[in-house]
Amino acid sequence: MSSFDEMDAFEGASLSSRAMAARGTPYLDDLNPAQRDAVEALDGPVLMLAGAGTGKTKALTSRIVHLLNTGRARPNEILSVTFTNKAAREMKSRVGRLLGQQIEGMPWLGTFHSICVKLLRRHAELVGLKSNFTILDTDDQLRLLKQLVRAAGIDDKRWPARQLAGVIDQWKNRAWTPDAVPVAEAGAYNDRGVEFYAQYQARLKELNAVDFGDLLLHMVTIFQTHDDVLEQYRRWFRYILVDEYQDTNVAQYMWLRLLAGGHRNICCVGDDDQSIYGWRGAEVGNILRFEKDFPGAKVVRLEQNYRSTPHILAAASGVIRGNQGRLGKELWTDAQDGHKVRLIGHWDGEEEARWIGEEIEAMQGGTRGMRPFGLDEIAILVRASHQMRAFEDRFLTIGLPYRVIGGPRFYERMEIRDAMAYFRVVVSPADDLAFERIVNTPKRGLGDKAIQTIQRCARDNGLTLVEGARLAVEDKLLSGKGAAQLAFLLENLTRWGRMTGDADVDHTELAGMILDESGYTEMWQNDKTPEAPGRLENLKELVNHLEEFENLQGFLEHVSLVMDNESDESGQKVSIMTLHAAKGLEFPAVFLPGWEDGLFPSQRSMDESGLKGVEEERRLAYVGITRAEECCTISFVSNRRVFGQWQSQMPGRFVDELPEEHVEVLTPPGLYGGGFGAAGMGAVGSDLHDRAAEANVYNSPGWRRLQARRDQRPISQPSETRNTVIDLQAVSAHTVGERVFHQKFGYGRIEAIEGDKLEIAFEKAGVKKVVAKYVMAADDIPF
DNA sequence: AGCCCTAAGCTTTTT
DNA sequence: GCTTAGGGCT
Repeated sequence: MSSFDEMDAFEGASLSSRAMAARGTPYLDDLNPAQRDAVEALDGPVLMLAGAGTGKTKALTSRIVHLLNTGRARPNEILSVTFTNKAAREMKSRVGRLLGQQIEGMPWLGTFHSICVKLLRRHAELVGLKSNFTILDTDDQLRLLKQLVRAAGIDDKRWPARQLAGVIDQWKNRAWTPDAVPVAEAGAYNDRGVEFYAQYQARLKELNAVDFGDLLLHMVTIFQTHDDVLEQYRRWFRYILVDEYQDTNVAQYMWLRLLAGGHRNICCVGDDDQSIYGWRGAEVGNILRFEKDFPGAKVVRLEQNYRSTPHILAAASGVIRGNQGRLGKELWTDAQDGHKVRLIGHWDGEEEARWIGEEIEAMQGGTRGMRPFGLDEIAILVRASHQMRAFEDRFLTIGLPYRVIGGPRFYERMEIRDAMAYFRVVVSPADDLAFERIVNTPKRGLGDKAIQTIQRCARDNGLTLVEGARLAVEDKLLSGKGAAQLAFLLENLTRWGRMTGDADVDHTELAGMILDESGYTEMWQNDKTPEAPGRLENLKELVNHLEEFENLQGFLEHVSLVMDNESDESGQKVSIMTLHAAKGLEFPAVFLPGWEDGLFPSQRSMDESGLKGVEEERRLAYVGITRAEECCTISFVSNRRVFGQWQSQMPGRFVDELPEEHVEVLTPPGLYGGGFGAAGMGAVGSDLHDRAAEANVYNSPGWRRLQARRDQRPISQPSETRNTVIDLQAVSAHTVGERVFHQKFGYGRIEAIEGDKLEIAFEKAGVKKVVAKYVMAADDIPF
């Protein structure tokens, strides 16, 4: 199947290198000396240290074009790896633009994982798999592990499968197969980690499945044990380029080193100061030791920044200077002037959100000597996603348009995974995990007992679950409604399976048919929860996506790796996202809220990884500041609710590390004239760099008394908005059926009340869940 | 088999 | 404080 189509890429070069060489090199004139240096050093190992905003992608894509242009390689002989599909897409389109033509043949420009899938499908048998193996996502992985753990009679309450999954992941990140896990790790998961790891791998092989980590691990194993295969690819991939090298884990690093081992034509681009994925196995060490691994490597530093103003760069540099063991880079810019980084403290998270909301509204018209900013030029970058809610709540009330970037991905949604499971079982009836997922979805009267019977039946006879289920039906091991429905499902599965091979049946139609005839669509149509319409919408979208693929198999192969959540909603909106999600992006104005000890830097990071953890957090701070082009506003609060408990917060250490001369301390207008806030603000305004003084304020008896009082009832700062809302709420407790008004969604009728959340059918905006205090009875509207 | 209640947990996230 | 998963109950 398609694994062989893919290999065509090896054969036909779609672009004649001679034709390319005939053209000039205008793309080189566009580069600064450092970039040009990096682009022109085509042979041998090159490490490109590219600071934030220094034109890294430009250099990388120019390098590809230069390789083609000088005739050193054909498009299909260049291996370029990225971490995300988005980055891969971006590179592809930029290479195309530089060449001035669409290139069909850059088959090896992609993510580590997508490239490994291609390779592994070709060589699957070398690790005991068939080339049509399925790729499990983390959910499948977890369910599988849970089964193993329970089968071993282990209390999965005390030893959560989740923890085991984490351990195995880390081992795979380090390219350790079960027999290669070092003795020092033997204590993992109650001394039985290695044992379960081995079992898990065996089970995956039985299922003809791999998890994400396996894609890399298996390829490393194959390269290590089959010289002929490795040699073949060393010849094919004449030049290797790696983006975001600081994010590679050990397995990826070994994979690269094996492939580059012959010709050593490898160019790694990265920034040690932007390594923020250590917690999921990335090794900054990989970039720090590049010169040792590739002696004679040329190291090029891109330090001229085209993004930010001098103050912003200086602030970022000031913070990152606190890290040990950097490769050392100092960003500079030709840009003049600009605003200092702004720093402001607030009473609590809500106050912070309110201030930022007001500031954004003011910024649209131009404020504090700055130019007007459009909403889509503004981003709020948070450390942890739970910080987002305060902003969403606030922006919803004041009607400020925003978009949240990140969040649950399309293919992680329940309905999408269910639908995919149906497709999986139809395409490969041996997919036990998928069958398990859908056998009783929608409800077919098959409970735990029935499923156990099927499993026993399958295991005892060495059958797959589908076959086992069929046997169980034939042998009348199941009774009543469940048995009849199961028989019907099995019949359907067989029928649909036949249709996948039928050229007359369009696969898009087939997909729709599967969802309809299985009763899955109906299940959501009958569902009265407010999410149901959205889920049906998603299912429709899924089926639409199918059109882009040849058949169901093709779709399933790609979807787990490639389908992402690009929301195409456009328009003027403020972006809200995590700092991690912001890497690689830039915005004219950036807000960085929540710079408090324990939140940012995160307590857990410091507890688990000590100094290393703090350093990674510091890099995150660096990433955050360097996202800003013109205006960067950092804030922290005195009080924050952490897991429901009110806690007094100290400004995080990175606040102190901001170089004073590049910072302007703002005081929110009209607040803190006195009262509780004044203590906190005093510390901020006057003694920013004197932690002792701050500590005194926060530890004073008065402060602690205040804390004690606040624990009973959080004190709200008086504010006009809030008073209005509270008053209205006092006079109108809501009732179902009541006609109400919401500032953003307009008029609607209350459908249901759940605690302080109301489900409202709005006349224009549809059914939404809204917090009660943002809604007023239509009759009470004061105008 | 389905509903309700309690308990635990709880960054960051790609593939 | 909020969500979610699993156990226990009907």
